Order: sequence, then structure tokens, then C-alpha cells
Amino acid sequence: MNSLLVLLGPTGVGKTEWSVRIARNLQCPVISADSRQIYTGMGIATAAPTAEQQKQVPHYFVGTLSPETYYSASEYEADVLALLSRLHRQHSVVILSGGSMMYIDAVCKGMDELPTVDEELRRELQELYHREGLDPIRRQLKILDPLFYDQVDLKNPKRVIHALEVCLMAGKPYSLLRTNPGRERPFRMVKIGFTRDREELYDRINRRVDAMVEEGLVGEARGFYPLRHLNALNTVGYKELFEHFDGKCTLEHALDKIRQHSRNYARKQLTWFKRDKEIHWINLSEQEPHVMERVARLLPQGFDE
RNA sequence: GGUGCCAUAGCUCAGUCGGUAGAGCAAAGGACUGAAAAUCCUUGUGUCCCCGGUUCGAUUCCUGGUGGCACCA
Repeated sequence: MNSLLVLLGPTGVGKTEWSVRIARNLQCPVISADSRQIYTGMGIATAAPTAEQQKQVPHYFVGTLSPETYYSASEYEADVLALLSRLHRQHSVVILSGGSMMYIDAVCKGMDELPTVDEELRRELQELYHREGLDPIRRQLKILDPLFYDQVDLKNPKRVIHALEVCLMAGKPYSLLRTNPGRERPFRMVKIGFTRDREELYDRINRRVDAMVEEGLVGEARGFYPLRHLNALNTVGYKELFEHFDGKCTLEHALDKIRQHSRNYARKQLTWFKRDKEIHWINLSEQEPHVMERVARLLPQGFDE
């Protein structure tokens, strides 16, 4: 049976570097599981695999999508599964590497089939929300889907609004569509999580921001400034610099915020990954993490060939 | 050198008419199924600068010290 080797971990831990090394060892391609590296022109802020790295190993879903295109975890799931069925004909092992929690789960566990929300409805509800707040939306949801109303975080606008959107699009309660599929996949999955001691991880994140600035982060952000309203640009590394361009803070303050928000993001990723009991963790802060040996033990078939 | 003001959570500060204290930010923990680098929730014990005095009791009042700021020389 074919395998998917999932390499995950918090931002700044060293996933990209290790996935390239492992991919070269296994002679296999890498699929990026990163909701921002997927967009064109965002290479510096997202620390995407470099041209050099991509020359060594074929990468997918890096810099291939216009920031103006609507995209979602569910579309990612479908796109990756289609790609995988092709790649697995040539490669018994394919690597999925990234830190976007929901994108990884979409591929590994699957998402429920929900209707696509049309733009007009989304706009209408946004307007209602901005005009009258969340209350009228909560009230409608309570009527259309009392079950989900009792479960949802009623203070979280995105959740509440989306639930109502789905109810209205589907013509039935959102909760009926949430069957939590846990889909069977036609390949074996092995998950390896990279981590580091907290202090070291944060230190790497802080220093990486300086490296990004040297590579031209500010210019990259400047180029996206006219598009700052797009969801794709609601990204750590840009949104803070947009504030600076708006004249709301100094450059140094913006860079401090980028460091801070990157650290917060890393912590959030660790929180999410913590509850996934399938992950085999490797702490790269250890003297001898024995990465290749451990990969080989978890995935014997990859090294047989 | 003199005078005045200040010293409380990692930071900025509030407060206790004397009964050992609380906001914002930071930080930590958590949630998460079609926007997810998004969005949202929870969590505040700290020699209240140090020595002494008054008091049943001092972070609070008083003497002295130390440090900072301002003004005057």
C-alpha cells in the first residue's frame, strides 16, 4: 500500500529543511500543507521553500495560487487527493509537509460536504453583522438549527455566521451535515511532528524575522499593500507592516509585532497538534534527534527500494 | 549640593480615608469541519524599593536610606 508521510510542526521549527532532506532520501515529492505558501509572491513572509530547495525536490502547492482567488481547506482536500492519486502511481511514498492544521486534517480526516456559500449571501450577512451585530444572526440560527446553536461558540462571529450561511444554502440544519466523516483513504498515513524546546523555538522565530527583512520582506509587503483587504493578505508578516505603511506605528514596532504574532501562532499550532494522538514527535532540540533513523523505522517501505 | 515628585504584576500604571491589591498590554492554557498565519474563549500572589518607628495591625502614616525624574543652583 502507498503511504503519505505527514511532516508537521509549529512555524519556525525547521519543517521545510527536514522535508527536503527526507524527500531526497526517499526520492519523493513534497506537497505543501500551508495555507499561505500556496499563494504567489508571498515567499519571503511565509518562509516558503526556496528555488534552490524546489530544484532539489519537486514541491506542490507552493506559490501556485493568486491571492485574489477564493480558496478553502475543503478545496485543498479535493486538490490534494486528486494529485496524490497521480503521484502514488510513481511514488510509493509522498510527503505532506506544513503547519496549517486544518489543511492537514482535511487531507487526513476529510471534511463534510457542505454547500458552497454564494458571494451575495455572504455579503448580505456581513452587512447585517456590521449594521446590527451578531444578535439577529444568532436568532436566525437558533430557529434554523437549535442543535448547533447550543454547541457553537456564540461569541465567535465567523462560526455563527458560517453556520447560518450553510443552513440557508443547504436548506437544512448545519448540524445535520456535520457527520464528522473520518474518511477512509486509499493510502497509509504516518505523521511525524517536529518540535523544539519553547525557548529555542521562539528564538528561531525572532531571528527569522530579521532574516526575512534582509531578504526583502518590507518590499514584498509593500507590493501587496493595495490588496490588503484580501483574506490571503491577512497574514502574519504583512498585516503588521500594513499598519506601519498606514503610519500607525514605526517599522521596528511592526517587526516586533511580527515576532510576537509568529510566536503566538506557533503556540496555537502546538495546542492543536497536541490532541492528535497519531503524531510521532521528534524534538529537534535534542542532541541527536536521529531523524532519518526514526523515519526509517516508522516507514520501512520507503527505504526498501 | 538644595527643593519637590515618584518607587505596586514581565511592561505602563490605578488603588488601599491603615485590615496584605487590580486594570490595560505582554504571557500562559484552551476551542476549532468549506476565510484557519483566520476567528473566538479562559487565566492575575506580586518581598506593593530597603531599614527602623507609630499601631492590635503598615503596601498605605512618620524618620532615615537607596534609585529615578523634574526644577533651582
